[in-house]
Amino acid sequence: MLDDRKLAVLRAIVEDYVSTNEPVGSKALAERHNLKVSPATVRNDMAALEEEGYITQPHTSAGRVPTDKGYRLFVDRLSQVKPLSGAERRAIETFLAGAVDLDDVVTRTVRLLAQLTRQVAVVQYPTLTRSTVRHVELVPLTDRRVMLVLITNTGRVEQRVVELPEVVEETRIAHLRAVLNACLDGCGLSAVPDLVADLPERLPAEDRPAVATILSVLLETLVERHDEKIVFAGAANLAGADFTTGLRAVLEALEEQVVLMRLLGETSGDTPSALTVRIGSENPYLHGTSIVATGYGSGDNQLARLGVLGPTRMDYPVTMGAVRAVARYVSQILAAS
Amino acid sequence: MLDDRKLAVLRAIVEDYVSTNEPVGSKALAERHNLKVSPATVRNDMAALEEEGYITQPHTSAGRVPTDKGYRLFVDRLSQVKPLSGAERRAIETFLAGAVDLDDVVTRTVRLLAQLTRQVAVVQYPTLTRSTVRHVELVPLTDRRVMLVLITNTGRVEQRVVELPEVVEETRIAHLRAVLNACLDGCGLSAVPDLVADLPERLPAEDRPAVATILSVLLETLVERHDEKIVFAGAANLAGADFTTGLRAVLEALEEQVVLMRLLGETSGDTPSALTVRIGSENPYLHGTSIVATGYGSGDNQLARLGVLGPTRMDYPVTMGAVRAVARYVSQILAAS
DNA sequence: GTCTAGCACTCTGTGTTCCCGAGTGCCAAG
DNA sequence: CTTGGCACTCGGGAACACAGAGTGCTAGAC
Repeated sequence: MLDDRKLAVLRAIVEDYVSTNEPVGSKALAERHNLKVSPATVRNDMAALEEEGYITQPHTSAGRVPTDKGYRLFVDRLSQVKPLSGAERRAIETFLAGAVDLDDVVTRTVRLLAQLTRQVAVVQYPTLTRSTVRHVELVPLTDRRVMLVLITNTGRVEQRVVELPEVVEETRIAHLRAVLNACLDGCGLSAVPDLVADLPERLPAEDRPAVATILSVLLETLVERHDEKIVFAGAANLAGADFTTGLRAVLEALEEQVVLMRLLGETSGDTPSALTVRIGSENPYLHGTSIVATGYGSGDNQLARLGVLGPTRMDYPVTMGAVRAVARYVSQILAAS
Repeated sequence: MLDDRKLAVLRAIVEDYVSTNEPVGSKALAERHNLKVSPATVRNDMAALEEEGYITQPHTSAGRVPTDKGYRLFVDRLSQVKPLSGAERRAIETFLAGAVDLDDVVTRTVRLLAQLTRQVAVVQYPTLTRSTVRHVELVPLTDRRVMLVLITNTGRVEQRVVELPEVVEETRIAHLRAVLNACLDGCGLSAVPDLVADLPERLPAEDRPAVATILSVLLETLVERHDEKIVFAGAANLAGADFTTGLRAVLEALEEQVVLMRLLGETSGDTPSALTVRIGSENPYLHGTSIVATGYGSGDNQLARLGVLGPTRMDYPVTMGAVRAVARYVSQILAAS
């Protein structure tokens, strides 16, 4: 049905349209890409492509524009991820290497990605699930309040103020801290609920109410903070682009953690580190935008996702190359720390 | 020079223009606001106001539009801050009360403010300067690495990974932690540099390289993280507005901490909690936008600033009311924790 | 002296018409 | 199957006219 030349025509249409932002006609096509055939022939092919739904014309007698289905075919079969230049690679490396803590890594990553792709970059904080407890700290604030600080091996720090049901002396707090650390140090976060289940029973009765309160906050922290936090950068890159769904809708989605989460997508079971591309109407909520995302994290333990959001009319090969490269470097950095 | 009626005309022009976004003419003015005079008289007053530079006309024979100078006069002398409704107050209270930690307070505040004003809200993290050390924690990561965690009384947590110049045993780390806490607990952050100055000398010579490294990171943290962090929300509210300087420039400024910092402005020495309003060209960098900001923090010790950024054509009384109210509530919350 | 009414003038924005050109689809010939 | 030719169709820009809103000015009223 679709012979090689028709595919070549589709590829040419996508490339031209992406770079010029104007419907591309048969004549210009035959000229720019040396297809060795006449415009008339190209027209026939275009008619076939349109018949199949890969391209469409905005109005009679305008050039053709790829449809979502056309972009999909282009991404799947007609293009290959474009590797970054050496200079870009070095820039990434030095820029990320300067990060001082996890927050900084994430912030730098998202900015880097935004600048590299000239789109909006989105980075999910590494999830806690597979990380392990490095340290638990209880800091007395007043006699009825302590601050619970949880430090993980990925360098993430969670903090919560706990209101105690009764006054607890500092020495007992200190003891509790020692017990907690003895119990949890080095354990995977997912194991924490089981490990602390019988903790109250192993302590003096008088401590139990306080311990129960602290533990409930601890568990809450594990569940709630799971992998909710997402940041973005590069909103300024949206200024030029035109979205069918409206700029406002895109900006709103960016500020809604939940929506952003859905857009970034779940790690696809078997190959979480594979690049995911969602084109236009394939997206939940935000039709008219495309998303290029991938998982990142050190090899075997996948941590979270990052990606780029932009207009459907984007340069997929370049964007995919940047996303993949950044994900790799960040994974390295995280593995090293 | 400017009698009462002329001022009333200016006020009416500002109010009408803000609500309609269209140049306002003499006839409509005389009708809507019952000025008890004819359009012709209004025209004379308008001519005077234009002469003085308070209003201008986009082109001959269009209505008048306030200039920056006009808005300035309006804000300073013709309007009064509009208090929030009871429902709004209650909404703020309950929404902010649910915050679990400092991050959460800031995040909730910025979203609240954005929603309330339908503009872009900007909140600076409470500065460390006047807060005190609650606890210093050293967590061994590997034998050459420790994580330094600094917890302040405002609930802020700073973390840094420190590379040690040599292997240090855990027991010595623990000892060092005890010394650090004994030395710093409860002290103002600004006093820290002095307090730790002679610390290396008071410890065994073998520990000194490690201590020096850790202290230098600690001091670095104090200086660098000072009050740099700023967050914003409500970028979606920019979608409709038109900025003379261009949407892109505004979005770029929002993502540049430094610029944002400058825009939010320094606390004006004597009355830091006063509302600051910068109108249009009074702004550094971002002409064509206005900023309503104020300091917040508990009474005597001023912590940081928050505010709202929007088009020059904004409803100042309402915006000022919202900013002031939110600042007060946040100050309360922070004082209580 | 201040306000008002009337009037001529000046624009902008909108709707209409017209035309050019890019691009198409189809057909017949190579 | 490809190509050249040809008639057809729209979109978009230029030219134009026109209504409407708003102004400035001047002369008269209070």
